[in-house]
Amino acid sequence: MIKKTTFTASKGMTCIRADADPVLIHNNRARLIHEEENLKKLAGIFYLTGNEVRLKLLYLIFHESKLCVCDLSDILEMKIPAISQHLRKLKDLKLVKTQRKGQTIYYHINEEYHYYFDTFFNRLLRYKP
Amino acid sequence: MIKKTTFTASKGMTCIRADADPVLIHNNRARLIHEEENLKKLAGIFYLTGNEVRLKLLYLIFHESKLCVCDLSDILEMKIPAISQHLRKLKDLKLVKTQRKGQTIYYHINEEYHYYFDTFFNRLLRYKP
DNA sequence: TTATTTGTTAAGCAATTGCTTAAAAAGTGA
DNA sequence: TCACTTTTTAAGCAATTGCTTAACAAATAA
Repeated sequence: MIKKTTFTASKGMTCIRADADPVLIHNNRARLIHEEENLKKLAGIFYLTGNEVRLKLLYLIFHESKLCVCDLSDILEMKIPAISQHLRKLKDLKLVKTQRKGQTIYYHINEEYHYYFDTFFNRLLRYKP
Repeated sequence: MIKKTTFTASKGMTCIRADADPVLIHNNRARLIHEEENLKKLAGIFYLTGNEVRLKLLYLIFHESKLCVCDLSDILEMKIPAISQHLRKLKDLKLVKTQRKGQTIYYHINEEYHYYFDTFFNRLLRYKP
């Protein structure tokens, strides 16, 4: 039985049910701690791809190999700064990389993340249960 | 060449570069329109999993088959209402389902989405490039 | 130089998020 | 009935988001 007094450090524990399984609680806490960094990283990727505009940007860049800000702005019919700010977030997390050619800056998928986007766009996008 | 006057409907087109490929723009717009619904759905899932607390909730529920709000609150050391409100969002998008047993409400993964979470937690979570 | 084009950055903002506390709902059991 | 437990919901809020416009930076070319 888990009582309030058992874990005083956590303020939120108000449940005092008799059938709570302390081993289950403990094991799952350990599981979370063990995967903490991996979960953080995955959540970070999902956070970025959880925005429809950014997911479309990645989808387009993934399929065209490389696209410039202007192209993306034209395709999505959104203003350049809006696109640029989304791309910066993707670049901050290293999901994409850039290559300048004259005035034009081309964005492409960071090869390290190709596996993720292949999973997203080829394995999940059209999946029907 | 794409000029401002070519697509007056979109205010954001300020690029007038000579080497723009109108076919590329057109094809990718078509591609987006074709996958619009799938992309929206995927972005919706990613939006929810892009929050660290919600991703952990799903991770825990996925591995334990079913957990009640109290368990999750204990494991994550967060207050019940915070957990409950996250779970509601997951339930709104049907990523999870509930089953009441007395006072206790157990959450489990919606079988329709098992493929997604298997992909997330078994294929992507520990992936290193 | 000067003008032009592409892209980034900054500032401002309405809208949204995720927590908090308190109240309410729903079930259990004396 | 009443008290108690679990969960949901509501209201309030500080913080964050994603757009806008304007300014700035960098490369190109006259």
